Amino acid sequence: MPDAGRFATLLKQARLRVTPQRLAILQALATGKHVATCQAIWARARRATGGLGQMTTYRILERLHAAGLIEQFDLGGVAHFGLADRHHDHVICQRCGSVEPTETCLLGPHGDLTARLRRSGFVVKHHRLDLYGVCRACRAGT
Amino acid sequence: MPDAGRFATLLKQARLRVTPQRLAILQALATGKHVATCQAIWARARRATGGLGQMTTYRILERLHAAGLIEQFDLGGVAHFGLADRHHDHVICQRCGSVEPTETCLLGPHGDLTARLRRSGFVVKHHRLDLYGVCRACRAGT
DNA sequence: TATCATATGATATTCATTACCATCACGCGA
DNA sequence: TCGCGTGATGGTAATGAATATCATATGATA
Ligand SMILES: [Zn+2]
Ligand SMILES: [Zn+2]
Ligand SMILES: [Zn+2]
Ligand SMILES: [Zn+2]
Repeated sequence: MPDAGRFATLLKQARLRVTPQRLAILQALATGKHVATCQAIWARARRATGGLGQMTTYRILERLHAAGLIEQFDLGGVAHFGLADRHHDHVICQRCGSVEPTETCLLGPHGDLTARLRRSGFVVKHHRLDLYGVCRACRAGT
Repeated sequence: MPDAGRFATLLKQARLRVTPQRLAILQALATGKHVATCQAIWARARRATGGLGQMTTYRILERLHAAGLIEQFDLGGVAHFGLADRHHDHVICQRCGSVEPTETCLLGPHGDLTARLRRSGFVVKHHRLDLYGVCRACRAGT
C-alpha cells in the first residue's frame, strides 16, 4: 500500500476513522481504471486485505462519496466510483465502455453559464458532462 | 389521446408497429414531468388503456429508446425516460429532484469541442450535460 | 490502558430489471 | 375484406444490485 499515508491524511481531513478496509478501498480505486463498480472494487480490495465484506464496501463507498473524496455516477444501471481529486469531465466509448477523464473542464468559461442560470433563479453547485462516442482504439479495430 | 395521430406517425417513421400500448406510453410521457421512471409511466399509461402489463412497459421503453424516440438515463439508481424530440441539457435540483430541460444546448460552439476531440482520435456521437444545484422554488422555500 | 462511539461483517430483504414462454393482434397480401 | 405470419403482449419466475438489521470488533481519545 504505497499511498497509505496520503490516504490516511485524506480520511483524517474528512473526519473519518482510518481503518484498513478504507485504506484498501482507496488503494483499489487508485490502482484500477478511472471508475469501477462496487463489485470490482470489492474484488480488488479484498485480495489486498484478506477479509473484506461486500456490504462494508458498499457502506464505505457511500461514506467516501458523502465526504466528497470520491465521485459516483450510474453507468448502464450500476453505480461506478472513482477518486475525485480534481474536477474533470468524461469521455466514454460506447463500444468498449472505457471511461476517461478530461484534463480540463470542457465547459469553457464556466462563470458565464453559472451567471446566466443564476439570473433565472437556479444556483449551480456542480455539473456532469459526459461525451459519448467511439475511441481511437475501437475505431482502429473496425 | 389528443396526440394519437402524431405518435402513430412517429412510430411508423421508426418502422415500429402502432399498438394501443405504445401510443398510451408515448402519451403518458408527453403529459407528465420532463422525465419519469418506468413505474410512474406504467401507472399513468395503464389508467388510460385499462390493461397494460408492467413488463410490456419495460420492453416498449427499451424499444422506443433504441429507435431514438425517447431519452433514457439513470438518476438515483433507477432509469428515467422522457420524450427526445430535440437535443437539450438538464438542470436538476438536488433538493426537490426536479429535472428541467434547457432551451438550447449549453455547450456553446459545439463544433469546437467535437473537432478538438476528433484530433485526439475520439469521435463524439452525443453528450449529456447535467447541471446540479438548487432551483428558485426550493431556495425561496428555505 | 479503559471506554465508547463507530465501523465491520453476515444474513435476510427489498426492488428494479431481465428471462422465458404461451397467447394475441397489427400489418400486409390475396 | 379476410386470413396469415411475424412480431408484440402479459404473466411468472429469476437475477442482481443495493438496503436494513444487528451482533461483534475496533479505532480514537483521555
Ligand atoms: Zn471521473
Ligand atoms: Zn466540467
Ligand atoms: Zn431531457
Ligand atoms: Zn448540449
